[in-house]
Amino acid sequence: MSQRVLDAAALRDSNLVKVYQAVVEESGVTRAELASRLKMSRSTASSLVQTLLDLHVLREDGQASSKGGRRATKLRVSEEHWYVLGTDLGATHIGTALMTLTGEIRATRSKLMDVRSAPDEALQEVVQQCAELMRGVGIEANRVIGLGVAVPSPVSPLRPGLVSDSIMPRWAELDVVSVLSKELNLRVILGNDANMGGLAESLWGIGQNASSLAYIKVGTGVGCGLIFDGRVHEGVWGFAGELGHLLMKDDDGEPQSLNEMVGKNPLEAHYARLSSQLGNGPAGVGTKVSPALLAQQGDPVACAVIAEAGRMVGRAVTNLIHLVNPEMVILGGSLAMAGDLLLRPVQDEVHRLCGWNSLKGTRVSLGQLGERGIVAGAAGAVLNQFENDIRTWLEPKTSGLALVSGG
Amino acid sequence: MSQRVLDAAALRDSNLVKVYQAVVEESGVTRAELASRLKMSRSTASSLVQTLLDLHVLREDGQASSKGGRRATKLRVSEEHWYVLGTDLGATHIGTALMTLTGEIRATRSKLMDVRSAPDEALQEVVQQCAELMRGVGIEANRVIGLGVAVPSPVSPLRPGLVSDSIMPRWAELDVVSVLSKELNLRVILGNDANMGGLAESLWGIGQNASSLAYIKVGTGVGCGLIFDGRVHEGVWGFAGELGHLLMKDDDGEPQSLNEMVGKNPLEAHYARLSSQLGNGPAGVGTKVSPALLAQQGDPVACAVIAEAGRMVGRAVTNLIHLVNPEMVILGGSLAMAGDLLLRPVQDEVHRLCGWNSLKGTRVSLGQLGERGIVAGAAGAVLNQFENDIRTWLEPKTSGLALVSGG
DNA sequence: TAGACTTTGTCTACACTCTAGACAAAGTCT
DNA sequence: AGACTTTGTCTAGAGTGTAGACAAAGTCTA
Repeated sequence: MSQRVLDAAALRDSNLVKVYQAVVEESGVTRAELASRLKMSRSTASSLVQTLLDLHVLREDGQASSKGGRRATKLRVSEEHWYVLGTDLGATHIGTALMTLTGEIRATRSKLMDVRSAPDEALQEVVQQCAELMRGVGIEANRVIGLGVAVPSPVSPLRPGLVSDSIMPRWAELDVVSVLSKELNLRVILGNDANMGGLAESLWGIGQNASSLAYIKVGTGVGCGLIFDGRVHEGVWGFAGELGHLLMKDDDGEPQSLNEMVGKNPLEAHYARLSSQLGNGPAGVGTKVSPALLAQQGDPVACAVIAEAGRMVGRAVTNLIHLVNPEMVILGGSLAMAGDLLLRPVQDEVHRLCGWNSLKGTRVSLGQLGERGIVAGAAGAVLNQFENDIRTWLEPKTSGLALVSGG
Repeated sequence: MSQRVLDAAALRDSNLVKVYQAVVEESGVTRAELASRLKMSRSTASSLVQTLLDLHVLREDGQASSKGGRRATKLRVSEEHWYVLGTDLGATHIGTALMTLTGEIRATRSKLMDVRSAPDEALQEVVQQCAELMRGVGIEANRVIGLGVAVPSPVSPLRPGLVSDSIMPRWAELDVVSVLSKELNLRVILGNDANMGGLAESLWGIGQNASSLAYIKVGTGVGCGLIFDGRVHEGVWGFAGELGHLLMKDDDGEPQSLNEMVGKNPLEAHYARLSSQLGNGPAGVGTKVSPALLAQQGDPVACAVIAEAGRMVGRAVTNLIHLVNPEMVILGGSLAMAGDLLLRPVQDEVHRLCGWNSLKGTRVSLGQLGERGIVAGAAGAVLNQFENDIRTWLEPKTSGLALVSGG
């Protein structure tokens, strides 16, 4: 439980991190501003900044305008030396992005494939996408600080390298982290996709200023990532945020889970049923086009289906708000493509059902990052750990891989 | 967001805390063991321990048996010098306890009164109970490190001194923390009662070894305290864990909250209804004795009522487990006096409804501390903050009060 | 019982960190 | 042009933890 005692070196490491984070928070600060904000002497600020410059995680960027004296040098996070990779290992596709320390995506790769039933090919594809991306920008593996992998399954902190066997049976006992880290000679972090989507919105999206948020991913199923103070809340076994299993209905007899009501399949079934009831087959019958898209094109049946789903999600979100009281709730996943058609019913239901007046004011918004959120978040999970121990992370440049817990 | 940089003094403070916590965790450790466990030199261990001895938070306690050489001196948290106070400001009574740093209650005071409608008298009663307790053991205020106050209302971290106006209207705008800290010349921490009950179970009760837990307080209403890694999760506005407002039923029309189903009043109403249906009036009709007590005495109607309540709580707990995935769930509050009669239905329902096999194994138990849990937890909230910054907390012995955020 | 060995706790020289204050460089303002 | 301000670096100094030596206090074996 209790950590080891700190020595002078650890003190410096911890201060390096604080300076780095301050620059992340406010790009373009000067050494003098850092000194006053972090309450240290100007000499220390200079010294810490110099170390970070030598590590190539910061760079100088021109002069600030004078405040009545010598002009200060502006500091930014460097986007040229270090990179990070993020992979979205979805049920039916694999996508990877190469990202700078500042969160900008420099290049991407993507491929459709049956991930669930072919673990080995899937991992090989991940390796190939990563290798291509690294070659594409002409950098070697030792300029990439790590790879984050998002999977549509809980990831237990107790087994940080493995996918849960209950949702992807053929992946059981396959240690994704150790396979990938060996093949790529990179540090690898595995995590749930909704958690990583939430992390991305918290780092670079609409949740940037929120101290806590819940990210709801409505797609094949319903997942949810909880971010408290910039860190993912995983739960003891990685099952936190399993919104899809919330029990909603009780028209006497068995409760029904949210997944069984607003998941991809039940939604399409609902759409088909409503359409046939109306007699004439509207646009999307049998075509298996997603209700979200049809709704956006104005299909009234699809709109009704989405609205009903929104109400259900809203009710689940109400429960979520009462239990964890996040500063904001963000909607993502494929159903969020319906935009306001989904958002409004959720908001209305939350406002209607919240038991405390204050809670009615919980901000509910659409995500800003769209499809890219997941890969970005996967990379962000690596950045998050990197930022907490920069020097150690960067030190063993040649020695290579390390075992890292899930994100 | 980013904290201030650490200097040498802060480093030492942080290490003092780690040594103290290590002794809390394992009473009777020796300097040498501390050195090896916290990975510091024996000289540092000695020096840090000496400082803590001088501060009277640790004491030496005899010799350990030899391991083949000189016998080591055992170290324990001191129970004689410093004390802490905890108050339970319930709806109908006020109770206060004086506690040692080790969590032992040395003396208590208690009084029935209408807290809700008489804020000023209530606070005066708190002051008096605290003063009596301090006099009773012959110690002055400067030997008490602080007072924790538990209230049956959310406490917002944004307004750490105030009770929520929505549940106790007459307490609105009354700054409990500043009033009490001025009158008593103590540091005061205000917090929700379920949060503090959970903290107590986590520190000294059945949740001691759990990394995260949810404490469910079933009494007048249903509240819930979430403890992650030994810290209370309050939510942005202090509303986290509002289990009582979870929406349960949906026999078409409006959802109904848990409070409306298993709170004190609905439960007694349910009991009365069932009793009159059965014709002959059983033991407790009209007497307003709690169903929990009647059930324990074997009243079959009361048992049925409790079982039904347990199933409802179980359903709410299932939702809770899916959302935050705690290591264990602890049942407390007056309804928990029914013991297994309440516990079993909760466990059964959780096992029946959890969507993931792993989650079915979430431990659900009764609290170990009973009624004392709340006052103990209130004091524990103070200890928690104290332990995070011992030297600073103890330093301004004479200067006195400080403003502290809610716990 | 004597002597070798082990463990504990303290002490001292040392390396490292941040700080305070001096200093020069670079700019503004009158 | 001169006074003033701001920035960044440098140096001496105080405080921290460390390594290794040392004495104290045990155990174990011959």
